Amino acid sequence: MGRHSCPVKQKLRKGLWSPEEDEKLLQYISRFGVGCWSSVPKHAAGLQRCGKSCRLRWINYLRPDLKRGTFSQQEESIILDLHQVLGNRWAQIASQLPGRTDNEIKNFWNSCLKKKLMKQGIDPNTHKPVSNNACVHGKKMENFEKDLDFFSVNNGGLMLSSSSSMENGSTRDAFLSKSVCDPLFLVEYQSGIDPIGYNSNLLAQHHETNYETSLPNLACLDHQTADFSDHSGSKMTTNSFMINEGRESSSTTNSSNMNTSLSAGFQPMTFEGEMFQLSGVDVKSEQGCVGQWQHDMHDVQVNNASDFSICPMGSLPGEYTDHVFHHI
DNA sequence: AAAAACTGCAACCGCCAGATA
DNA sequence: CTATCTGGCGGTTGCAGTTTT
Repeated sequence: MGRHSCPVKQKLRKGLWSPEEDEKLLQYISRFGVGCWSSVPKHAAGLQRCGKSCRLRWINYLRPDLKRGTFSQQEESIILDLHQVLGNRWAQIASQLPGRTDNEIKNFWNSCLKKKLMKQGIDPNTHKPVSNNACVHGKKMENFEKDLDFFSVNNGGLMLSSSSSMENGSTRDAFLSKSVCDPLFLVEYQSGIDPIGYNSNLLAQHHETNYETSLPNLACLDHQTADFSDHSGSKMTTNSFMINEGRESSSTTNSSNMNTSLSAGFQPMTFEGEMFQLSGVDVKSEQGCVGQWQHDMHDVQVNNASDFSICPMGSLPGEYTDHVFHHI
């Protein structure tokens, strides 16, 4: 029995919630707000449910911002992409899909997407063709990091890009395998969580309007180190960065979740299109705007930039300074 | 028409980590 | 430092509705 099981002192109901119970919980929440679930049974008159059950009911059903209904094609592909990187981290996946709960996504995955992939001969755990799985496991973490040439941010989802050292697919395999198996994988995807349980990052916001122009979730690369290479595959050892998570500054909108700046000490460099597929993003240094990513743009040259930020297009220089890339 | 099998989904269980006493 | 509480998470279960036999 887990420590967190519902207490049995009081006779508490289990099973499906009745409309009356929903009403009582809603009344409680409208009066006391969300939080301190353990006190709900005390304060919500006549509601004989444990706090944990109340929390779940609120998050999965009563919350006003839930979308419900069938998943769109777009949502489906987001889930597939994210699952490829994150594995069964449903809460983190849900944080990228506004209005969807982890439970909902988990159910959708287990009842639908998993079968779909298997039908296509793809292993739902590795996202690889079923016959190709054997070599993946057992590759050491150090090797991944060594071999990991760069990340690609594509449609808001983290992807590995192909490069010379990935030609045989081993690094990618290892990466994907690791992401599924290791709960402390080097990429932390989530950038922030709002008080009602999921974040309000840019992907979420732009998703509703124009997915193609959403900013990459660079915040997800926080506290991690990665080696980058140029497009030809030769290693650019001077271009390794520590990418730190930023915090939303009070003067900016939610989009500051995505602010990123790179700090001193690296050579002028080119970000290849396959590395970051960004759009609607300005690249600013202290000198002002030094570049701009547009949809399908392949190269952005950043010259003499000792410090620059990746910001929403049209924002002011220096407005976004939250995320700092440290050259190692 | 009835029983069996299947499916989707809401809810529960047990573990973990962080906060607090 | 330890014990306890609490929120959060992923895995699993069980029920109700639907489809198939």
